[in-house]
Amino acid sequence: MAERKRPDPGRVLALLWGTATTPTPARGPRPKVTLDQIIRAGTDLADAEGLDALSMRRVAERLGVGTMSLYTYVPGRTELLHLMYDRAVGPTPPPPQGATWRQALRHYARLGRDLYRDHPWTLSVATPGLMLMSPNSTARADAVYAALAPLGLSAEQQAAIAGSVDAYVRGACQGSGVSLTSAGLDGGFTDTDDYERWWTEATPHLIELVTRERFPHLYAVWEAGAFEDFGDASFDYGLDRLLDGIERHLDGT
Amino acid sequence: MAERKRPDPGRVLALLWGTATTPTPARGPRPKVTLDQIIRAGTDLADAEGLDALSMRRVAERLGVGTMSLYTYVPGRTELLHLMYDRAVGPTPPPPQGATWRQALRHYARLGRDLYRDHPWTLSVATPGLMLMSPNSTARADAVYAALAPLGLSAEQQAAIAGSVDAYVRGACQGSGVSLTSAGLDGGFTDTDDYERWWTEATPHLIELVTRERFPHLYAVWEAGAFEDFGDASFDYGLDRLLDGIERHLDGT
DNA sequence: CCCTTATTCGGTATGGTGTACGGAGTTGTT
DNA sequence: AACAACTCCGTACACCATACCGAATAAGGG
Repeated sequence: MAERKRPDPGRVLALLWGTATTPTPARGPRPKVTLDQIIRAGTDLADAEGLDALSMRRVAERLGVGTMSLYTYVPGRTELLHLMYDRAVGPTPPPPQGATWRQALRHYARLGRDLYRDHPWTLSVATPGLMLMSPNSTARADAVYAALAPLGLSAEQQAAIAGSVDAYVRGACQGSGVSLTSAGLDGGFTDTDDYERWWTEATPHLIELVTRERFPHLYAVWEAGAFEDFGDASFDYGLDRLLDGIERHLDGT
Repeated sequence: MAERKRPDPGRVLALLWGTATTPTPARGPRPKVTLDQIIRAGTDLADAEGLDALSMRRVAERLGVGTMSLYTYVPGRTELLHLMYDRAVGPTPPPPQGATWRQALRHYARLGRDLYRDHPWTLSVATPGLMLMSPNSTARADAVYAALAPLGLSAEQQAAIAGSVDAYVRGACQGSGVSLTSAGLDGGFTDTDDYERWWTEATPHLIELVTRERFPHLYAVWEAGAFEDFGDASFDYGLDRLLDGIERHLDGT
């Protein structure tokens, strides 16, 4: 976080939307890397070690390039994150032919969960506005609203429904064990090993603090091991209840 | 992100759970600040400028103390964040007398939203495990399960219900405009002004990219201004649908 | 063939970060 | 008065993003 850098929306948008496809063979020396390689290297790093580990130095090092050379291809770290995000979202496979709106929403919810599971750092990168900046994200949003269009709802209602499902998916992936460590949550851990070690050391202390006497209801659920994994079953449970509620509400109106 | 620091779970847990209440009048010079002041200063800073702005230097500066003095009271930045989080959660007011499980869950959901709205940085601090570390958070979780206890559900079902609602609340607050900037989302913006300026500059470009022809369904919803604010109404909509779905599911079983 | 010009590469410097270390100074106890 | 415990904090180190600018490179035009 150095000085201020006047950001240039046009530049990153051109990169994202491919308007910058340099057909010109250029004139200078041969580029040692491609934008694609940089994005991929960054993604690999973030996948493996989390967002904190993604520094320009390390990306450059991984590519065998000087740090500053990256700035030839990418305006800065932030913009690299945006590009990585768009690539991580990728193209959106359509729902099965003839799917109901509910099946379609479920389909897209699972795509979202796949994204957050495979690339936990996306949870920390995806600001509200990024949806409109990233072409792949925009396309996915359009697909969601396409699935809702036949219902003939108001724009507000469509936004409320899509927003609710999206909110659930994000929250479920972030709060759950989808990624204990590298979810970009600033727990302060850099390493999965660190995390494990911390907990094995902390557990004896916690056992004395979180007692059955003080927190009887929580303790009962904990004891039963119900916190072990917020897995697929839990994800589906909440999603289906939310969709149930939406369906019921639409029928009743 | 310096070298590795071997974390000491006992230390921060003692701070969090108040086991460290130094009854000893101590022997050295008078402390210039208290742990409480540090936590409060950090919270003020994070509230005003986001997590990125919360550096040990700036906290110390705000208190008129040398940077390293903070380490007398707090093991490190991470632990300070944990303490700030616990304080931000605070005590949990009980739901109204005689509230149904549904009313109680709604009550706790709104408490969560209040937390994330008033202190957006908590969204980035709250790791799954932190719930058990923070006494206030633990107490709140216990209250939630207390509300579910009369239903006689299995531990797994209770966890699925509580987890779903929590997931929705978190996702809704993070994805929404609850905090455009300082939600700790690493959008790369440090300032609300930056954010505004960026969008005013980016909008003309976006208008050319996100067209009605390419994204007809999304465009229709956007055009109607349905993205302007994911406000209270939207939050309540999704929450109520989720609770509807849970209620229906419990009745049907 | 050389020179111009566009372009990439990357070293250096600046100002930021967390925090390890150790010395200076202050206080209650002996 | 001496000691021990304690707080304060200056200095130092490793790391970070990135502004700036010169060096190296290659194509195009003469």
